[in-house]
Amino acid sequence: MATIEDVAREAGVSISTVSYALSGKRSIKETTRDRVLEAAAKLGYLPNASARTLAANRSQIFAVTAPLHPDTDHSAHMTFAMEVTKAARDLDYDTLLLVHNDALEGMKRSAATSLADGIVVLDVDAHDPRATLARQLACPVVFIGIPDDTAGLVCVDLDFEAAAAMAIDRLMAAGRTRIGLISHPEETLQRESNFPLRFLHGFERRVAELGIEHVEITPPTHRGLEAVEQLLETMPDVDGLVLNTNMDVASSVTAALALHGRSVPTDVSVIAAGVTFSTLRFPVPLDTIPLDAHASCSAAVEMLARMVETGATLPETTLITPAYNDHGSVAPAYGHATIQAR
Amino acid sequence: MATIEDVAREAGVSISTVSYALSGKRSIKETTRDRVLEAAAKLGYLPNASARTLAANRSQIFAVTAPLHPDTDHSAHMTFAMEVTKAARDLDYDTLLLVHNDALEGMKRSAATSLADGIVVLDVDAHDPRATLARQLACPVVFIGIPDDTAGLVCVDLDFEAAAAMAIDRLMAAGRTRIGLISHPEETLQRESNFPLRFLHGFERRVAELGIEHVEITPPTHRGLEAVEQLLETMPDVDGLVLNTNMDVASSVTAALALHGRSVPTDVSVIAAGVTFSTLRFPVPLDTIPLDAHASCSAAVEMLARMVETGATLPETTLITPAYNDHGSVAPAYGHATIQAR
DNA sequence: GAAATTCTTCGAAGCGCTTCGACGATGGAC
DNA sequence: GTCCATCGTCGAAGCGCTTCGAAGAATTTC
Repeated sequence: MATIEDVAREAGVSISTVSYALSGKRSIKETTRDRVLEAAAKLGYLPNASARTLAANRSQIFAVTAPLHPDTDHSAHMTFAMEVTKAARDLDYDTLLLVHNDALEGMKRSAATSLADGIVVLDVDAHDPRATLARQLACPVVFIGIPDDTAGLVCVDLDFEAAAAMAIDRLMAAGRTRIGLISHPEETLQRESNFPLRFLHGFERRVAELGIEHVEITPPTHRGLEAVEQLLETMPDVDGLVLNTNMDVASSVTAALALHGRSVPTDVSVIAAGVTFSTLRFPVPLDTIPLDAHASCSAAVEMLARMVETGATLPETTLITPAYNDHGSVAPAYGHATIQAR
Repeated sequence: MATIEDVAREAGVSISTVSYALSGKRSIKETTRDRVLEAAAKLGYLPNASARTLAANRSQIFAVTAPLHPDTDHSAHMTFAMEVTKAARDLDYDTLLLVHNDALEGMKRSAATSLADGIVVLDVDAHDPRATLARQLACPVVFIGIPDDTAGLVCVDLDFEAAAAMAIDRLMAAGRTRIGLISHPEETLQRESNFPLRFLHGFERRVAELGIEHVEITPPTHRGLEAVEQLLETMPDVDGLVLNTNMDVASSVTAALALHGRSVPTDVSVIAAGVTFSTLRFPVPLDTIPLDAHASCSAAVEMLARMVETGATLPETTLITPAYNDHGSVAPAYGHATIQAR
């Protein structure tokens, strides 16, 4: 491992000149800089991480706490962890993985030892103990997800309320006026993250604003068939359906509707909103308003970097504007002229 | 952040005494040590990571390269990453996550900057470029998985050949003498990791040793039904079946057999071997010889720590002895007295 | 009781880097 | 030609820790 001293000797300059030439923090004559760069390249020099950290008081490392509950969706989880890591690399940070049973300890440790410059919190619960800890830590923390009490925290998440409204507006635009919502089971609603509730509120507010006929189903289980049957019982003439469910439910909804003589998108138009999975491999792909890991993670990491580098104090909550992916599961109602030009 | 100097002052001793009292690398009078420990606890002292790293030339960090191919099983992947992290924490190491497009660069960087003390390589391909790189790096590297050329590397994996033999022996012990193997599709066999091939070899060797009637199916697709049909065509009277497949195939095999009038375990006894998934939620749970992430990762991390700490040179390949999980999918053949006492 | 050991503790030298202050050189202003 | 700014570079002081060598105290040995 070449050191900065080797580079200085090779280039015939002092150590500090090498440092400034490489960091650009002071102006160095161009010919000198070139000589330094050349020497560094020749020796394959990379600055020692700990020495740099010690001197600059910055580790270029973010810690990521990714708890793994028994019912965690590993796939979604991995996606978020990876997206955080990628986004961090883009800003020249590495990511340290903190596992569940070590989450609190890990956060304290990485902050107290200056191991990490900042912390990203994934899979946030309504009453997340990591929120309490974050308030005490001197180290910047960003939450991907929103706990009940956001006081003093910095949180990023999809704007679930806007996503719900967007789903309704799309169905409306297609002339769908009797709209159903299949949400998460009651138990999921209570426990954990509050995003299903935020989605629900958004849905209710929008239907109220527009005065739309609607019905909400919070099925007893994670099974699509039962949810659909419950829906059709309550509202037999439903013609628009919003899904804020897991993948199992969403993937079976089309078949369940078919069993009862309804086809997608003609009889019932369907949108899956606030979901992490892709519907492209479904028998009938569904339009989605995705919970986009990339968007959330990039935003969160960028904010964290800003906090670390500028000491900025950021707003408590940042909501990400939802996007719409059209896969053909929404069609104009019979006799309805679509608003959009084709 | 309290420093070691604060602790020294608080305890009324010198800095080096604090260091030795905390590390135990030299004997310190008990009363003095107690005073130091007390002072450290009172101040909530934790040694600064980079200072410690710089001085001791050891970061207590392992890098983990976890590539994410389009066809990667996220779930299995996350499990391995998490298990590595847990095992590392048990030995007082943290883990840095290196993502795919940054794998080679990341390995170089974490080695060259002394960011990491060692590297764990996950999801190893037959011709993995990371193997080539590992040979050039001064930094210890352990592979979880086995590339074609293991020269100069340290690799850990399940003993797939032994797993295949174990499956056959179990079926034999139950009086099953006409044994089928459903393996991975041909294309998977060629590409990627060589474990399906190792499994195949183990299978072939064992059936040859025992002179058993057998048939091997490498289905054209990842579909259970077709594989079973191909199997029954070749060997209509099959009474023992070994699966070295993905979860989709394994979960549908029982139903496919039923379609052709065979029941599990009576007509055909089935074992899923070298698999990462659980069969407990299958309609009929299957006996498994698991590819145990925990076992592989602990072994790998322990070896890596040993290499880092003692500079030991370890054997190229470490094979993990397979274990057997009985879930009732193997039953004695009609008229066959089981060997084991019950 | 002096010499030889052993036990405890301390001081200081780094580890490799960043960064501040300073110094000589260069050039423009007058 | 002198005075000031500016530019380009250097030296040195840390950052907080580990660890080596050594010094003094305590204990043992004969």
